[in-house]
Formats: sequence, structure tokens, C-alpha cells
Amino acid sequence: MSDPDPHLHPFDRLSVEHTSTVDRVADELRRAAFEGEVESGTPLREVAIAESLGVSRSTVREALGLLVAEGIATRSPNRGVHVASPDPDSVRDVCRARAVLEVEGVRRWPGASEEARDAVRQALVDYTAAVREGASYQRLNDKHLALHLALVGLIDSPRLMQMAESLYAELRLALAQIDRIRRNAHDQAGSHGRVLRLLERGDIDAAAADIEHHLAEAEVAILDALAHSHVGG
Amino acid sequence: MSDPDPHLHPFDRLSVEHTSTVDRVADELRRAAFEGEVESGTPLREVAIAESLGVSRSTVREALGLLVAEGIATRSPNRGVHVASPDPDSVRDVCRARAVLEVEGVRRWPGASEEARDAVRQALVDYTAAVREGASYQRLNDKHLALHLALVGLIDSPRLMQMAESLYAELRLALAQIDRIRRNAHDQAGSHGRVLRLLERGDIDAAAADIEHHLAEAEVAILDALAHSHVGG
DNA sequence: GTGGTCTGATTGTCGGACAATCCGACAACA
DNA sequence: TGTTGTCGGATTGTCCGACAATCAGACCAC
Repeated sequence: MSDPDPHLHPFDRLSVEHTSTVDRVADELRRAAFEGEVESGTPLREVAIAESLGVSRSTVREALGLLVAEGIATRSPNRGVHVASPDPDSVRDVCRARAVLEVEGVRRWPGASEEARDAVRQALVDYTAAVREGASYQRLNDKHLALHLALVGLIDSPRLMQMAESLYAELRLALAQIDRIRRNAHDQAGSHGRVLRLLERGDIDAAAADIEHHLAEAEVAILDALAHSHVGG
Repeated sequence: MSDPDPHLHPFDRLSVEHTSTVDRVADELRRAAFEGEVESGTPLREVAIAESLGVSRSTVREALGLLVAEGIATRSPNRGVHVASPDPDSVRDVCRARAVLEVEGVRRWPGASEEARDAVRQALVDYTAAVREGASYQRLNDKHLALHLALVGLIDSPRLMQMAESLYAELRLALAQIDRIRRNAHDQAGSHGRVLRLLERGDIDAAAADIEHHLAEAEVAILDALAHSHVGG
């Protein structure tokens, strides 16, 4: 059943990026949401976006459907699509869900594939490098979330990975509203290094407890900042 | 902060079901997929569905987008939407992902809310009743999956719950292709009763091990049936 | 059998159209 | 004063028709 001639499949790694108009519109809207160009709660009017981007309303509608499916926006019947506003309840839920996935990932470190573990190591390197060179606010968030995503990757389940990505999209949206999170960036780099050291040493329980504690801290930090940004302006 | 006059909000529990055309189309397509009216791999042609249901192609397109987001169907560029075909890899992935969620739910039984626990008990009652009265194949699957979903409900996270629902939609689609699964229905009722008894007794570890074993068994059963239905016809 | 061309079917995207619905303002009324 | 009825504009939900781009399959040349 195995290939007698490996030259029969020399193109397994090839692929072409088939970029549809809908995807490009969705990308642009995501970017605008993540970079804070549109506040949470802002209505995403179909005609306005269509004219602004020079595409049809049908295309915009489909792109909006994607954002809604990802949790970046919400749709109410006959009232349109709005940028999702991170109320405390949903932030709590996202944090609880990601804690489940990340802790499970940490617990599977010993049995995980070497690639998955290397992905975590590399993500930590990238993140600390970004911290050291004083990268921009969005870039730090990107690298930080990529590190946490790599922890979920230890489970080695594409579907859970995709779910985690959706969770992090919501989280990133919430973070886009809050500038003050940036202060904690340095602390978190150290904390993550400790978790990885514990893992390498084989002390899984300690690592799991550590990451759980870290996530709980992050949750209150976000909720706190959110509450302040709410009353403040 | 609490309401001085409860009569100010006497309508909190009211709601209206806003049924859009897109939703109805999506419902119909889901039903057709789950009841096996359309085989896995069948192309879902836009114009054909539109004419058949008496709606516009735009509406069908949007409904198809929903199915794709739910994992019930897949879309390939310029080639349209097809009913998802459950290859072994994706079945394995779905089973692995749901094992993560269900075991986590079981582990949280002690700290879960009484409602969540009651939901599990009720789901078991419903399932055993359906088994006893010899319900239809689809109805048994419904009740069985509802029971497993109730386990995920113990985590008390709406987002994880929604993810689990999406997983079970894929699973139900795979089961729709395989008739022989029905044979195992009775065994599983007993197995589930045992898990619940272990939970009520407080033996969480044993319950977790039990459910994990049950899920592993179910996985090989599905894979096996899938392989046979593949070569058989 | 390998490679080319042609044709029909289907999708992706567009533009316009219309009724239904929602929001805000404003008038009428108790 | 506060509630209710009405109206106009804005927006969505759905429909229709159209067209180029792309794909699958057949058909043909070599």
C-alpha cells in the first residue's frame, strides 16, 4: 500500500492562495476591529462598507456573516451587524473556556509531538524577543496570544485549535479596547518562561497550576481594565 | 442597585421567535443531511435548492454559509458546497475533541451547579426511556448525544457548549451514514447509568476513566462501521 | 495514452429593486 | 408630565437578472 516511487507525490506541500473578494473584505474588517479603528458596538452598515471598499452589498453581507460566525461581531434581526462589545460575562466565559483548553494542553506536554512542543518553545522565543525590542502594542498582543495558542496546540486537535483561535479573536477584540494592558507585558514574559521551564523539567502539575493562576490573573486584569474604561470614557 | 419595584420588569422571560427565511432553509438542509436524505459528498447546488424551496439563490447561499460554518458541509472555491464526508481523520479529531470537553465536564461535577447536574440526570432518564420504548434510530441518536452534551454543560461555559454542539452536529452527520450503530444503543444506556452512579457517589476519577473508555470504544465503533460502509457500498 | 480544445454547468460577484422593519422625532392626548 | 399614535428616513431581508471566471467532462489530434 505504500508508494513504491516517492516521486509520484513530490508536490504534497504545494498550494495556492485562492483569495476571494469576500475574504479580503472580511480581512479588512477584522483588521479595523483589532486595531481599534472601530469601537466596540459600532454598527457595520452594509451600504457604507460596500461603497467604501468598492464592492457589492452581497459581498459585504457574506463577509459580515463570517465575522459574526467568528464572534467578532453580532447580528440582531433587522437591526444589522455591530462590532461585538465585550461585556464582563462574555469575557469571563472566554477566559474560562480558554483555561480549559490551555490547561489541557499543558497536561498533555509529555505525550505531545516534538513539533507541538517546539512550536511552544518558538512562540516563547518570539514573544520574549518582541518584548525585548519594545514591539508595538498590537504586535505584543499577537505574539502573546500566539504563545497561548501554541499551548492549545499541544492537544493536537485541529478542531480544538480552531475553536481556540475563535476565542482568541474575541479576546483580541476586547484587548483592542484597552490600552493599559500593555503595562503587564514584561511580567508575563517572565511568567511564561517559568511555565516552560517547569514543563521541560517534567513538573506538569506545577506548570498546570502556574498557567491556571496566570489565566485567572489575566482575567481580573481584563475585567478591571474593562470596568475602568467603561466608566472613564 | 436592586429593583425597588419588581413590576418594572415583569416581561423578562418573554421572547418571540424571529424566523428568517435563511434559517428555515438552513433547518431544512440540516434535516435532510441528518436524516440521510442526502448522502455525504452530495453537492448542494444553489439553483437546484433555490428552485426546490421557492427562494432566491442569495438566500440559499447564505444558508449554505451557515452549514459550512457548522461543519456540516464544506465549500471548495468555484466548486460549490458539498455535504461533509466523514473521513477517518476528522472522526478521530471530533472524538478526541469531545473527549477533552466531556472528561473536563465530568471532572467538574462536584463544583457544578445543581441545574447542570439535574440536566445530566434528566438527559439520562430521557435516553433510557427512549431506549426502553424502542424509539427510532434518529431519536435514539438525539437523546444519546443530548446526554453527552449535558456532560459538557457541567463546565458551565456557553462558548464551550456551542463548540460541543458543533462537534456533535458533525458526529450526527457521520452517524447518519451508519445504520449498524443502533445495535450498541442498549449497552450504552447501561454504561451511562454506571457513570452517573459513580458521579453521585463522588468517585470522580472512576467516572472520568469510565467515560474516557466509553468514548474510545465509541470511536473505534464509528471508525469500524465507517470503514465497512466504505468498502461495502 | 498523452495532450489539446470545446462546451455546458456552476460559482463568484455585481447592480438594482422592493417590502418589512426599525429608529427617532413629533404631535395628540389624558 | 408622561403616555400613546403617527410619520419619514434609514436599514435590512429577500428577490431578480446578469455576467465573467472557473470547473468537469467529452471529444479530438497525435
